[in-house]
Amino acid sequence: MATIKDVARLAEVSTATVSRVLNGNGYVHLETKERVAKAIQQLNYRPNDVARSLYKGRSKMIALFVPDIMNPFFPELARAVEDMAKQHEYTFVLCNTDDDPEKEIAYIEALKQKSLDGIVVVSSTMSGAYMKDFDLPVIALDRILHKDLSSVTVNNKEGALQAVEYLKEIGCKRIAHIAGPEHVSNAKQRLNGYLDAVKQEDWFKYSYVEQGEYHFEEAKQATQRLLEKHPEIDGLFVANDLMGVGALKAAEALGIRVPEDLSIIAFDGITLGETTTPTLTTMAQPIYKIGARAAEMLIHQIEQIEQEKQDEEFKVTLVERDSTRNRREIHDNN
Amino acid sequence: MATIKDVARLAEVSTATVSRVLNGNGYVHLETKERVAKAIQQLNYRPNDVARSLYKGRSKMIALFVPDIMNPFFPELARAVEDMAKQHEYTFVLCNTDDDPEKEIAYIEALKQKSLDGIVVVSSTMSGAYMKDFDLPVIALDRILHKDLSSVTVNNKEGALQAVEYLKEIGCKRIAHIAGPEHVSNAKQRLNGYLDAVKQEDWFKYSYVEQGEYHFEEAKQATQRLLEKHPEIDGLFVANDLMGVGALKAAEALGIRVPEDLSIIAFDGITLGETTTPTLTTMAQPIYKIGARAAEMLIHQIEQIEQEKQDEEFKVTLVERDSTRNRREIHDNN
DNA sequence: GTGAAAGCGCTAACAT
DNA sequence: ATGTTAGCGCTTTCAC
Repeated sequence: MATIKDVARLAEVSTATVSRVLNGNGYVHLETKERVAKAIQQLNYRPNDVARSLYKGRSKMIALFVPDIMNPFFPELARAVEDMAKQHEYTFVLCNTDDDPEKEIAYIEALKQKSLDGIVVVSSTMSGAYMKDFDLPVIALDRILHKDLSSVTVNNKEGALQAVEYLKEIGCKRIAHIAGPEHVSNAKQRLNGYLDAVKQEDWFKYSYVEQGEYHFEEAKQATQRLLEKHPEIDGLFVANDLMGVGALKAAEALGIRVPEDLSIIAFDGITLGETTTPTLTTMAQPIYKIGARAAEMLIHQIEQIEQEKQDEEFKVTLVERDSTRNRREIHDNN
Repeated sequence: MATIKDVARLAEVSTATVSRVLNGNGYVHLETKERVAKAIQQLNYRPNDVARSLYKGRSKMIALFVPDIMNPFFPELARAVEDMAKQHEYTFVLCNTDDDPEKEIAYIEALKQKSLDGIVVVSSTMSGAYMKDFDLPVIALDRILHKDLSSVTVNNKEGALQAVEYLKEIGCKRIAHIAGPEHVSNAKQRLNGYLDAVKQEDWFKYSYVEQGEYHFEEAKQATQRLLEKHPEIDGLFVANDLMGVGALKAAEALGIRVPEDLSIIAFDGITLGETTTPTLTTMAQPIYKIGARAAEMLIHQIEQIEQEKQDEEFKVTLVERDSTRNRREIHDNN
C-alpha cells in the first residue's frame, strides 16, 4: 500500500503538505492541493489509520458490551449501534460478556491497549465504581449501571403499570407476574410497576410473583409452578418477551388456553413475539432507537460535543397481539 | 498510561530489554528479567497495541461479515467467531453487509486502513474476483464464494435429500419445497437435494417449488400460494428455519393442521424452531461449530500455520420435533 | 504557503 | 546479555 511519502514524492511536495490536504488543515495553495489530490488518486492512496491512532491516541473504534448476542433482544440493539458507528466512521467491536465482571474487565483492558474510544454497555454486574473510575467514555444502555454514568433506558415502571392496567381493562381478575433477575435494574422497575398496580387489590398475594431470570426455560418452569399453585390466575404480566414465550409454552403444556383462559402480556417488542402461536402481546421498546441514541451520545461524548452526564428515557408502547386481544372481545360480549 | 520507556527507566535497562522480556525473545539475564517484571507490575504497564500494529503491519483484529445479524441464524455464528477470536487474543469486529456488495467493499477498505488481519465472510453477492484479488486472508462461511477461497459449509444437498426421504418415510405422498434465493449457493444445493429426491416420482410437478427468499414473510405468502394451488400437498421441505416458521404460520392461517394434515421440515436448527407451536422439525447444522472452525482456519491462515486452501464440510442432523413427529405415529398406527 | 523534523510507542537489526 | 538506533506512517509545531 502506498504511503504518504509516496504521495509526497509524486506530487513533489513534503509529507506535511499532503497531510494538510488530507485533513483540510492549514493553508495550502489551490494549485498544489490539486496536484496532491491527483497523486492521491493516482496511487489510490488511503491513510494508515494505525499510524494516525498512534499519534492521536484515539482509534475511531467503539465497542458494545452485551450479556449475550444470542438473546434475541440484542441483535437489533447491536445493529443500531453498528449503523451509527459506521455513519460516523467508527469501527464497531462487539463483546459478549455473559454478564461476567471478569470478562468485562478483561475486554476493557484489551480494548484500551488498542486505544478504543468508548463503550456502550448493557450490564448489570459491572461494578459501577470500576466503570466510573476508568477514563473511557461510557454510556449505559437498557440498564442503569451507576448514577454518574450517562444512560439510555425506557420507562420500565410506568410501562409495567400500563401492562397490568391493560390486563385489568380487558377483564382479568387475578393477575400474576413472572419477574426478571433481582439484580437487574429494569427487572426491578418492572416488578415495582406490577406491584404498584396490584398491591391494593384484595386478591393480591406475594406468591403471585415468580422468578424467571430472563430465561426461556426458567420462565416456562416458573409459569408452570405458578399456574399449578394458583389456577385462578387469568392474567399474566411477564417481564420480557423471551420469558413470555416460555409462559406461552407452559400454558400450552398445561392445557390452558391463551387467551381464552389466560391473557399474557410481556415486555420488549422483539420479533420473536410475532412468530409464536398465539402471537404475543407486549409493551414494545423502540429497540433500534435506543441503541442508536446510545451510540450517538457516546460519539458526542468522545468528540466533546456533549460533556455533561445525561439520562434519556424512551417510552414503551402497547402492541396488542393474540395472546390477549381476543380476550377483550370475549369480555365486551359479556 | 505508562509506556515502555517508563518501565525501562524504572528497571534501569533499555527499552530493548523490556521488549525482550515482554515478548520472550532473545537472551536476558534472569535477574534483570525479574527487575523488569517488577517494574511492569509496579507501573501496571500494558503494551500499546497500536504501536505494535504500526510496526508489524498487523492488528490482531478479525472481522465477521454477515448479511444481517437480526436474522436469528447469525448470532450463534457470531458468538462462535468471537469466542474463538478472544481465545487467540484477537479483537472481533462485526459487520452487517445487507448482502450489498458496495457495503462489503466499503467495509473492507475501511478495515484495511486499520490493518485488519482477516475476514470470515458470509456472503453471496461479494464478487468472488474482488475477494480473491485483495490480499487479506478470507474464509467463506455457510456459502461458497469463489473456488480459490477456503470455506466451511455443511452437506446441504445431502441434508435436503435426507429431509425429503424422512418425509416420505413418515408417509407423505406429495412433497413440496419452499426454496431460498437462487443466487445463494446453499439454497441452490438444498433445492437440488429436494429435486433429486422427488424428480422421478410420478406425482412431481415443478410448481411444487415456490420461492421464499429466506425471509419469514415471503415464505409465509409463498406457502399460502402453494397450499391454495395444491391442496394435495401433505409434506413440505422448507429451505431454512426462518421460512419454516413462516410456513407454519401460513398453514395456521389456512386452517391446515400441522402435523396432522401437513408435515413440515426445515433446515438450520436455530432456537426459534423450539419456540413455535408446533415446534419445528429440522435438519440441524452444527452452527457454533462451523463458526468456530471458520474462525480457527482464518487465524491459522493469518499465522501461517496453514497456507493452502481447504474446504471443510460438516454434516447436518435430523432433529425431530412436533411439526412432523406425531405424523409418524399416525402412519404407524395405520 | 511550504518544508524539516520531532515524536506517538513499539520492535528488531546491529553493535558491543 | 544488553544497549543504540532506525523506522513503522502519520500529524504538527516551528522555521522560513
